[in-house]
Amino acid sequence: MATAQRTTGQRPGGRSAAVLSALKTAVEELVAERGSERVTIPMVAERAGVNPSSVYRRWGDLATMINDVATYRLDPHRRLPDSGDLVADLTAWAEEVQTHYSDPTRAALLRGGAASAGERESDCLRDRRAEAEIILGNAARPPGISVEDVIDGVLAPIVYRVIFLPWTLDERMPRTLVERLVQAHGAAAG
Amino acid sequence: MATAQRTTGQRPGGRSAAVLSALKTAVEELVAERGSERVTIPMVAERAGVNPSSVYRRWGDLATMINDVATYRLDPHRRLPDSGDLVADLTAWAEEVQTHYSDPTRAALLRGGAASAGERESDCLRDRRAEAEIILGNAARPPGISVEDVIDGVLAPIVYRVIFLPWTLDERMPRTLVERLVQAHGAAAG
DNA sequence: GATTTAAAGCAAGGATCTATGCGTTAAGAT
DNA sequence: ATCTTAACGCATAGATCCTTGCTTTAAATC
Repeated sequence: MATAQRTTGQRPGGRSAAVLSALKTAVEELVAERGSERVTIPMVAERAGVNPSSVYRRWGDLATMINDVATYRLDPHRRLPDSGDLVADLTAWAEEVQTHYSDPTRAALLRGGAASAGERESDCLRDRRAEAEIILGNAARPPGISVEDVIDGVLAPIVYRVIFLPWTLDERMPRTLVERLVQAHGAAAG
Repeated sequence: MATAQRTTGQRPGGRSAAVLSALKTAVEELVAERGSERVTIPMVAERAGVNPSSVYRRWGDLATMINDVATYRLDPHRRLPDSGDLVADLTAWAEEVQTHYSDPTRAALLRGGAASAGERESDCLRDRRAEAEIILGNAARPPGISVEDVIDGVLAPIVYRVIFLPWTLDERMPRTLVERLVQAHGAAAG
């Protein structure tokens, strides 16, 4: 019996959980309303009905907080599409991701995450990459498409538009992107 | 002779130009050093040797300032590749863009621009889109590739990596992306 | 060179924001 | 039920930050 992970005295239950939840909601709303650059910790605390000092102690600064909220928003433990058909699975996943970030609140959050990205420890999209990896792994015979290819060909265009051109998002895009990804590789590999 | 655009008394020369230049440099340095979220106007002003009130009057807030600096960094009047070969031109352009944003300073600036994007008036990459449009226009017989295709297939992956995964940038990527773009469309169009 | 006037500098105020010590609450353990 | 203490709330002090009226500098024009 290895010592449990529990460090003898966390306190994630009841009140703390409620505070955390209220803060996350407040961050999302305010970032969506004003943009990540015009939000302050006292603002978030007030909207959440929480004392600012709790925020300062938990996160230290707003960038850390926003990045934290942005990272764990799409439940990392949800079931991923796994029909056996790689194209169908990738398309379903891409549609799910695009739908998620089509919400202005989440788009704003992603922009906030982008602002503090650039270091290995703060990539709020790392879960998306892990998901792409799993879906590719589920494919019976991987057709020479790497995770990087999926990122470049599918995730990147969606994220680019979400951040810079959200009004150009089109629900048929995920399908088109996946088809092109497969086509480009099919043409190359024969 | 229609009345000149000049509104009788701008003052862009000499001192003002020097102040502007110093401020831009200061913004770039500080954003690269600390990230856009941890930079303040007084900081920028001090580094530039300029009075903070000048900054407040000119831009109002930091987000506007960063976005402004981020937008006009790659000279919009430079000569674009125009060899007659679309693939070569797109590749040269993509390499130029990637090289530009490979500089950590400019990457940080782009992240700052991303933070305040999402509205039509604040897309610091609009010049890149215009460039893609010109290059496509130069092609003798456009092979059914639209500007959106270039954005999705070439610019988006580069920008995605610059923002979130700068250490994965690879100098051969621009060429690969352009080749795949053409392949995907070639396969579809026959 | 003299005139006009954008734009920059200066300075002080009021308004946040950040940080911390201390008492209170309630989650987790016995 | 009781105990322990992590996490929260409160209050305050100190450090920015934003704004604005006034003065000074120097670019553009005559």
